[in-house]
Amino acid sequence: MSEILSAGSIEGVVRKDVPERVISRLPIYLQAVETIAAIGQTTVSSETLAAQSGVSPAILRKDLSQLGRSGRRGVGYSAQDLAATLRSFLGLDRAQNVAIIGAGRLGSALADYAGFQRRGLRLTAIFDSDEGKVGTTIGDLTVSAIADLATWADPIDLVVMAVPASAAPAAARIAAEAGVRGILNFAPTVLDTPETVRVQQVDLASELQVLAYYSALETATATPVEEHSN
Amino acid sequence: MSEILSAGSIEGVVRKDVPERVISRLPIYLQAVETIAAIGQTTVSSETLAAQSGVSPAILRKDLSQLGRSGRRGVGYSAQDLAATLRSFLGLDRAQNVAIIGAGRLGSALADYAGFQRRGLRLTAIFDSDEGKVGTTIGDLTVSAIADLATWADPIDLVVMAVPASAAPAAARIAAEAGVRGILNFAPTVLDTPETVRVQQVDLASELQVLAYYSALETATATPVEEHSN
DNA sequence: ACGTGTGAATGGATTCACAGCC
DNA sequence: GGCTGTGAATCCATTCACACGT
Repeated sequence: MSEILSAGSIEGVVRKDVPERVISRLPIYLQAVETIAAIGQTTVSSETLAAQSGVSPAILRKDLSQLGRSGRRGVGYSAQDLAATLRSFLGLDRAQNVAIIGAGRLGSALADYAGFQRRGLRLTAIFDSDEGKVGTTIGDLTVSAIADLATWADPIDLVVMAVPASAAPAAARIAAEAGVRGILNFAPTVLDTPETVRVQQVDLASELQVLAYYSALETATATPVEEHSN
Repeated sequence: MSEILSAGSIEGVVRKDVPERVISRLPIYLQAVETIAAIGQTTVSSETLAAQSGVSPAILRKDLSQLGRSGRRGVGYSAQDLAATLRSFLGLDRAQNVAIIGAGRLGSALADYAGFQRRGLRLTAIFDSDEGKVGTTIGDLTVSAIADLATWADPIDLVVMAVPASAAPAAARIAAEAGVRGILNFAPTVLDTPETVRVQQVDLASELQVLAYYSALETATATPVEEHSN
């Protein structure tokens, strides 16, 4: 039934309708296969790669089969080819321009942190609304006024939002108007943006609270009765 | 299969077997209902709360019904009661002790960032393996040697791991041995820990790469042939 | 013989729609 | 009349198991 539903073809890679769940695992596979390639391994089996990625071999094969066939039966996947396919599929072969909004402690930390460049992303600007911070430098970037984002010369694809919750909606609106395509939001606020802008939420407290639940759960169950676990 | 999945009762709140998906949404509801309560609203409907949380009303009702009934038909949910129920269910009524491992830029930023205290979490320690950093202060905490974690007096429930990928596995092992129950891992590495330690992964690059996919997808479908903008 | 690719089967999660209570 | 709580239906995701290429 599912023929090709939506198809933009871009540099030879056909993008079918792939569920978000699958997409969100691809960067992990990419990370894993890159480390494997770095060790000098030329091929890798679904079993090994799945273990490195923390998923089951079956789901890894099913996921990868959706990007067009990339493995060889009886052999495995070519590490080089698979990495290239994943990068291409994720749209990383021409580096995405990333800007950070918020030059506070978190923003500056994120600017350093993570091999942006090594992972197909190019950090091109940092913005802040605080006049005092504009003009200071972080790494090799100069902080710009957030108002300048609207008329920024080099088009910005993605934004990392590292501002307080109160400032986030306004910043998001400016970003959306500037044609930004995605926002990674560290502020604990649901941003409502136009359809064209995708928002990915990262909330430190929420994630810790999930862990807190399991922590408290274990404490509670550990005490009462012995549990015949396997 | 396993029938007694888990049933620890803790301060009156019965913890049934609730799927992880549901658990991961509860902190968002909590955040939303707290802001609503802060404005002085005393009750809230599933429709409003769902909109604030970015989910459908149906799923919100189903989620909340799993914590025992807490809403009134024809009226909605009491903001105060619901917040209390959620906090209790998540194990936040006695604050969880949180430690940060890694006193680099990210670690120090995270130490400031987020109203830990206000959200049921108590940041009690920061560790680093760098001798040079031990003894320095961040906020009102003094950085300790990571070796001290093993014999730390005040038991630590959760750890935020803000170290380079190469240092993460060793740090995780120390944390696990110290009886830590959960790790929020900012390093792009799959940590394999004993059953007792839950790991939640936060990978900046992966999340951006997911956004990159949709960014490139839009670009491809929106401008089929022409590619040079600006 | 090995390991991918994939239909079929299973298992969950979300949505629907309405009964039941305020 | 309004809004929750919840079975039933639908939709989606994962696992199984094996045919097929190398």
